[in-house]
Amino acid sequence: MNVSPLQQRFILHFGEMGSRWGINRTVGQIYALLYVSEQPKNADDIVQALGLSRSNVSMGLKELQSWRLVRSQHLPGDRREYFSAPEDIWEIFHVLVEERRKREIDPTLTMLRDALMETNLDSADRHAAKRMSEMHDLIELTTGWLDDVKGLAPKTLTQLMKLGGNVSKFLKPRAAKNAADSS
Amino acid sequence: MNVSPLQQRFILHFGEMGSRWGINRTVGQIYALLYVSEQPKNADDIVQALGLSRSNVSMGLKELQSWRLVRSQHLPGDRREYFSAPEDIWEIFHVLVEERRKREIDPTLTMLRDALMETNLDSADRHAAKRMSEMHDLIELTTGWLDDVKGLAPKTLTQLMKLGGNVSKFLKPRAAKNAADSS
DNA sequence: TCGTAATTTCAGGAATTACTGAAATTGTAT
DNA sequence: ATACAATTTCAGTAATTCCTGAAATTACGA
Repeated sequence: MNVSPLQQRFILHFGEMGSRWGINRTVGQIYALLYVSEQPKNADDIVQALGLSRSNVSMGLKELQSWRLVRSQHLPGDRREYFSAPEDIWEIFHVLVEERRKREIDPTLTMLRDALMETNLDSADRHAAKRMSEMHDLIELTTGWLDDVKGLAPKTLTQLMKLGGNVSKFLKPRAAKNAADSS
Repeated sequence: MNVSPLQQRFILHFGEMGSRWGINRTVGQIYALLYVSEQPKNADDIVQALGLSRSNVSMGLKELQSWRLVRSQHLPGDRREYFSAPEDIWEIFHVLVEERRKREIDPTLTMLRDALMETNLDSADRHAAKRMSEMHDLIELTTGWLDDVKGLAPKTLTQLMKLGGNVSKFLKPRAAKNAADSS
C-alpha cells in the first residue's frame, strides 16, 4: 500500500507540473497516485500515501471528479468510497481536451462572438475587430476539427498521427505542393 | 491612444483567462492590448492604458518576450522601446504550441523516460511502469505529430482541418471502417 | 430511530504569488 | 566623459491561493 520510489517520482513530478496547469500541487499528486495505482483507493489511503490532511484530500477528489478524471465506486461490504482514474488512456486524453476546452476556450469564443456582434464596423475599432475575428475564426476552426476527429477510433487516430504531414498528399493538388516532402 | 470599449472588453477577458493558464492577470492584459493594437506601444503607453505600475509592465513585457509572443523594436528618432504582437495569427498559434510544449510536455516526457529506464521490470511496480509507458507513448505520438504538421502551410492545414474526421477515408480499409460516416 | 463511521464544509492561518516604489543600471546624445 | 532618459532590479507589502482542524452534515447498519 506504500508508494514505491518509481511512483514517488511520478507523483512528485505531477505535483510540480500541476501548478503550471490550473490545478494545484496536491490535486496533481492525488491524480498521479490514482493513475499509477492498480487498485482503487479510499480517501484515507490517499491521506496516508501522500501525507495530506483528510479535508484537503476530500477537496482534491471533488475537483478531480469535476474534471471527470477520477471516478468513485463502492466495494461490497465496505461503506467507504473508492477512487480510481479511468483505465483507457485515450479516454483520459479525450476528457482532458474536452474539459480544458469547456473551461478555457468556449468562454473566449463566446466573448469574441458577443463583442463583435455589438460592434458597428465603421467605428475606430476596425483593426481591433479584425484581429478579434481572426482569433475567433482560428479557434472555431480548431475546436470544430477537434470535435470531428474525437469521433475516430484510437487506432484510426494513431494511424493518422503517424502519417503526420503526409496526409496532405491526399489533398487537391493546389495545396499539395505545401506538403512535407519526405519521399 | 485610449482603449475603446471593445478593446476594454477583450483586455479584461484575457486578463481573467490568463489566470487559468500559467500567466497572471496583468500579463494577460498587456498581451491583449498589444494584440489588438494597430501600432506598436511603448511601456508608458501601456502603463497609461492599463493603469499598472511601470515596473510591473516591465516585468510583464519580459515574460511575454520569453514566450516569444511579443517583439520589440525601435522607432527612428525615439529612444524608447516599442512593443507589438506578431501579425500572423498562425505564427502566434504555432509559437504558443511550441512554448507550452517546451515548458509543460517535454519535462514530463524526460521524467517518464528516465524513470522507466532505471526500473527493472519485474519489480512490484509492473503496473505503474505500464501506465507510465502508456502515457509516454501517447505524448510522444502527439508531439511527434505536432512537429510534423507544423511544417505545413496554413492553407494546407486549414484544408485538412475542414476535412475533419473524413481524412480517415484515405487510410487503408482495415482502419477505414472506423471513419466518421458523414457521406 | 439512534449511534457511529464517512465525508464535507468552512473559518482562519500558512504559503505563495503579484505588485509597487525606490534605487540601480543601461543606453544615448552631446 | 557627462547628463539625463529609459529600463530593470529588488526588497517590502498586498493580494491571492492553499491547506488545516474543528464542526457540521450525510449515509448506513442495527
